[in-house]
Amino acid sequence: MSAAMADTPPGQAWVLHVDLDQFIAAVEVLRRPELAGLPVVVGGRGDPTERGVVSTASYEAREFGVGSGMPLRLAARKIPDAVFLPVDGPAYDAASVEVMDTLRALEWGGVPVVLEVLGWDEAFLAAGPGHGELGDPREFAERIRAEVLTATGLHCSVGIGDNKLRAKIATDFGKPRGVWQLTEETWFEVMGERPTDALWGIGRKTAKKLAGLGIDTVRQLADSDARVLAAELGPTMGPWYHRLGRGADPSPVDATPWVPRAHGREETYQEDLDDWDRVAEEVRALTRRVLVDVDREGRPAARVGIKVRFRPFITVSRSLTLPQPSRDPEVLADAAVSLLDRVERDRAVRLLGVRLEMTEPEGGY
DNA sequence: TCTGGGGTCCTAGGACCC
DNA sequence: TCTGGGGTCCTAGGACCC
Repeated sequence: MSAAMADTPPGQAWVLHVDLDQFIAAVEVLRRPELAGLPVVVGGRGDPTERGVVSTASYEAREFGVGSGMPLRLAARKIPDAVFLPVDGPAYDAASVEVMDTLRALEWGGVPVVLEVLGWDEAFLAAGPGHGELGDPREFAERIRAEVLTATGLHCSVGIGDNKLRAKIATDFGKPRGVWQLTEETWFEVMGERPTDALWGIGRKTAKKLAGLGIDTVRQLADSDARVLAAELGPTMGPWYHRLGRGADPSPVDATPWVPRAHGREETYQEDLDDWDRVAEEVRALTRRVLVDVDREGRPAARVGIKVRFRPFITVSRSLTLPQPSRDPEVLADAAVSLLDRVERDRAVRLLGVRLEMTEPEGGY
């Protein structure tokens, strides 16, 4: 048995994926119970006349065709009397900590679970090493749903798989407030005829490229020639897409705390900027804001990048490696501003971004 | 309809070195 | 005069996810 051929993680018979239902909207309803049952749209600064997009819509709002990523102005046209709320990151951070602490405290088979946090509202979970009898994973999944609800007042869905990929995809079938199981035995029955972009990691662009190769469904992807995919889509991505088609994923659930590689700040301006002195000022301000996060990590920045978006969709990025890693606000701001010299200045700026990549931690990632 | 903001990882091509 | 082959680092940009 070679590692390259493994479809499942060694030593983890079951992988569970926990995903909070409409997390951001649910947190808002939790602290404003009077909003229960109403169409709630969270996004931007909560003003649907501004530039901004929907972060999360409640299920009541989704009934009207409003969803994540939609411009707030369009959402307001679809549901003029929806409740629009600003994004409140700290509130979601706090709720997320509660959820993850609840999950981390669970035992399965007599030992603590292994928990891999994926973001605010998602986590993978597996039985810890040395566990005893696990029983029916569906029963454990229902226990998870009950415990999270009791501890936090939030509903979640749980996907069960024989690896992370299948557990993650299973969750979508269980939503909302449900449990779904997807394994090697049922993979093609459930996923075989679905489009390739139903897979986690294949988006619109890759689906289109695959369609150009005559690959439209998950089953066709699984049956395709891995060498052709490697030639067309790259030596790493090609074979990886081929594995996705089979539902294979040997990566284990890993509780190692996340070490950020980089931090960035972006801002879309309500009015486009055409004064380049002002643009330089904004780049300095953004750099100072990113530096707060970098300082918290305790590692200096090794690279500096900027992103400039013009109207409507032209985005350019520029970056440089610093001669010496640095946390000096002046040094970093000067470096970021210097990158503006490499950008054509013949249009008004709609969005600016500054990104600081940190040095590798001791011992690597 | 008109497109946020936080991230990660991969690829291609050029520069440079031996 | 015309020119290998391997390696690393840097930069720009693409794609994807939540």
